[in-house]
Amino acid sequence: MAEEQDPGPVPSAAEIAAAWQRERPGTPTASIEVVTPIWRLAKLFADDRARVLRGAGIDAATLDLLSVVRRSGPPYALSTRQLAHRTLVTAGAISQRVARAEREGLVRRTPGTGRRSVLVELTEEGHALIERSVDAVLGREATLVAGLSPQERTLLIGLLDTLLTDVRRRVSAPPGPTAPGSRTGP
Amino acid sequence: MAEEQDPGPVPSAAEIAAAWQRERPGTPTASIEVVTPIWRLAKLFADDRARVLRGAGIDAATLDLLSVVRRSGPPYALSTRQLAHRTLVTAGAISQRVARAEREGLVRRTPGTGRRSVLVELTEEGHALIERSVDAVLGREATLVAGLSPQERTLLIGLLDTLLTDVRRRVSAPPGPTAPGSRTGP
DNA sequence: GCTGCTACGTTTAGACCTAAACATAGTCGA
DNA sequence: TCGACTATGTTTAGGTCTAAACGTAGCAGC
Repeated sequence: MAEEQDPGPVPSAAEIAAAWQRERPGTPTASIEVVTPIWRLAKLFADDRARVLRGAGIDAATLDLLSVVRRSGPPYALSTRQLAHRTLVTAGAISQRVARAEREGLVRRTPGTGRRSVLVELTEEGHALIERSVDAVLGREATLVAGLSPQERTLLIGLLDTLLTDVRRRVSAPPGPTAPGSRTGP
Repeated sequence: MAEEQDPGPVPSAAEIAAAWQRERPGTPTASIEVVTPIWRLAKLFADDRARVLRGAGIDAATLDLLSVVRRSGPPYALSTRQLAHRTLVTAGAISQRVARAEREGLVRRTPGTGRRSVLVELTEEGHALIERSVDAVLGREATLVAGLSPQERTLLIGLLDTLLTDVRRRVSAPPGPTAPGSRTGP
């Protein structure tokens, strides 16, 4: 072996807050222990999902697209606008996602009835692919969160819901999509 | 006005799970109500932070970089390897982030003492910028999570920590960085 | 019938990231 | 000392996203 290898564990949220207090007493670190674990969990879930999907021949963006259409029920068709709204990305991103999925034969664009809107609808192949993928992804995620007891689970869901409602209300700016990537926080 | 405007609220995690059960009875939806709010909160926090930082003339990636170095304490210098480890991104991303920050005069690359490693250290200007930005970002985030009572806050932090530890243990694959973007889930 | 107005979808430019290929430099054993 | 190996950091290719500019298409008032 060469030399200094293991950089040790990634500092916990509590350690990050403590470091700021040590370096800059008075820094408002109250939010760190809430926000940081949420980011890290989101990243762990996203990374793990990407790994699971890689084997299934589909990526997370396409899974999102097909999922939303599939669970909207028959006739398995939504407008671009609805897709953008429900997947929390911009209309431009949807346009590109649909183009990719269309190129792979997973969806079909049809003119919306009487409107100028465009309906995105599942092809036979797209329907089959999402049917195959959903159970794999959700089953895997179920095992990831299986460590929580039923009580803990219920409690956590309630608290997350409270926080989500609250943050949504306080974020004045349009809830549209903005920042990419994952962050580790200050 | 033209026509159909408001596409309604984004479906809640509970509604998404219910939709799957309606469309595909037996789908393992147990994880949705835990994972989805975590992703949405992460996205809300990231978007809001991006907006706050836009006014401060710095982006989230650079804030991450400067923050990690700043809170490591004197002499405010870390190796590329440590930076990659602590910010949860690849070494290539760090290389690019450092290059950008260096171009803006916020950091300086110096050869590590006796090692072949490269130390990234804050310049006067970088130090001043992070000093100005941290309070703004953390202060803003403190108000976002201020809706939780002290009891709720403590409870939530504990549950998130439990879940994080648990998920980390179950994710067998290397915890390295992989998936970009934010997802809304199946 | 025109003329603005608004909503919607697509296209383009630019930003950032991952993965993988490279380039280097210490380390260790024969 | 030589050579394989390992750790580090940088570069490059490719991908996805946002933001903003465009292009249309219905609608409303005159």
